[in-house]
Amino acid sequence: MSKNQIRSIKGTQDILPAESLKWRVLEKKIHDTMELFNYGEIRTPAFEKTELFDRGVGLQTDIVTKEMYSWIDQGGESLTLKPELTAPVSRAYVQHSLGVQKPLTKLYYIDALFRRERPQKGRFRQFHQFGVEAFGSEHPEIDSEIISIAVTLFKELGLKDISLKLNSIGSENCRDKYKDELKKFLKPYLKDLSASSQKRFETNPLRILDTKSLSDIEIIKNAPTISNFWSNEDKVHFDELCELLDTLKIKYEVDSNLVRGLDYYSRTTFELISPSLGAQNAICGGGRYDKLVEMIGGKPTPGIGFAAGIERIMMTLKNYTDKNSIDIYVVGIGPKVRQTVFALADELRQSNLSTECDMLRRSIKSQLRDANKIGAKYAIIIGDKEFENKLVEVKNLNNGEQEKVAIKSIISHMTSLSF
RNA sequence: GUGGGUGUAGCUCAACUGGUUAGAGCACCUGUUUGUGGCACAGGAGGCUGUGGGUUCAAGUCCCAUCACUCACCCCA
Repeated sequence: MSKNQIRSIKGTQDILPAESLKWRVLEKKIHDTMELFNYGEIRTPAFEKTELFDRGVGLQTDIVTKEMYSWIDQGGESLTLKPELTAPVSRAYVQHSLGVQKPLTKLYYIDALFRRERPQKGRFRQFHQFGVEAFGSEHPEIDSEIISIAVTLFKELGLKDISLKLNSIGSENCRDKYKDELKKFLKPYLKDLSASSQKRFETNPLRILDTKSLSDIEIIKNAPTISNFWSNEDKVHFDELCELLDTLKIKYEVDSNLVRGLDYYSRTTFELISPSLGAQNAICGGGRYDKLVEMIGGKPTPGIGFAAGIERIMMTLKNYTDKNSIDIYVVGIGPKVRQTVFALADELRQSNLSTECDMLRRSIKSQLRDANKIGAKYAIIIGDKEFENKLVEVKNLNNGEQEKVAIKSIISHMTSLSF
């Protein structure tokens, strides 16, 4: 490694051809699934006004306080590379008045996001999410559809050992009441809590429920449960959602400690967990955000969605071993036939046959070796002899059989073969 | 931001307690067949041992720093 070599930014990665094939398989599955559920794809800009995230995600969240790539542009405006997509998608929903055209708007995206965190397994500074957002319904039917999409997709992908955790953090005012009660309960234990939980006691007490400290977990066991603070409507909403999931035969585990980190969540929260991912085992997380649209200046509109980490999904998928193969390799021998080789390769491609030929002026042997290596099914060999006689050699590289074909009928001959 | 682990060829890894010219497999290139791939065999190319200091007669090996990668914490997908 030379010392003046320029390397990629920490936490970013190049997706090389061997790997990108796998990405395309996944992306296609996603597009197909979303078509089944009748969601439209949305693509938003890579950067937004910083204010969108301040208001949408929440000023005291980790994302906004320490993870955003922000800068002041030449016009004096603070801009930010998007660290999540619910806020930008909601912004687009409001900006284009999508809610006016339809009572229910169903959107999805596959996109790159940026967060300045220390990379580790399943965590990157530029990473990708597949996400779904539905605006306009507060009813549990849409909650169950959203969850069903995630479950369906992961089933499609053949992922096993994925478990669904479900909770409701209630609507806003009951959550405030719960927060107070939780703090009241925790106060006597405050000095026994882990350092990070002590900090969260002030900033975001709900997150203490999510702690990994074993001693904290002991204390929390006896803490009040949020379900006791639900309003009657919250309870009905949650119960109906559970019934719908039962109808769809979707298995879930109610986890009253499942609290999502971003400010905009209310009521339903859920997470899909894969045990094979190490510490970052959440493959998909989502929930309801009934206040978000008005927080960013739209008319009050309920919404729900999820985001799934593409890289994390990718890690749980088996590697695809299919090496890409091509149909034909045109082998040329000597300088006289170079133009013929190029013209023929071009015609074959126009006939929709994937074709390769030598660019390095290599020997016939090297060219055939290369043809074999890249998995060509046929080789067409043209040398001086063939050039003179207007006959080319067509070699089947699977069985080694070789035949002479008149050059003027080579295209129709090749297109008639089965690949 | 904090802590642990690891840095030797493109990749995966060797090199006994410091000791001559740092090796192997895979991959790559060329030949064995001067116009025919795979298999086999033969050969070749490819390294400032991450970088910079230090200890020593002698450092890939020990010490310090630094950078990178990696795992974990915080938090999240």
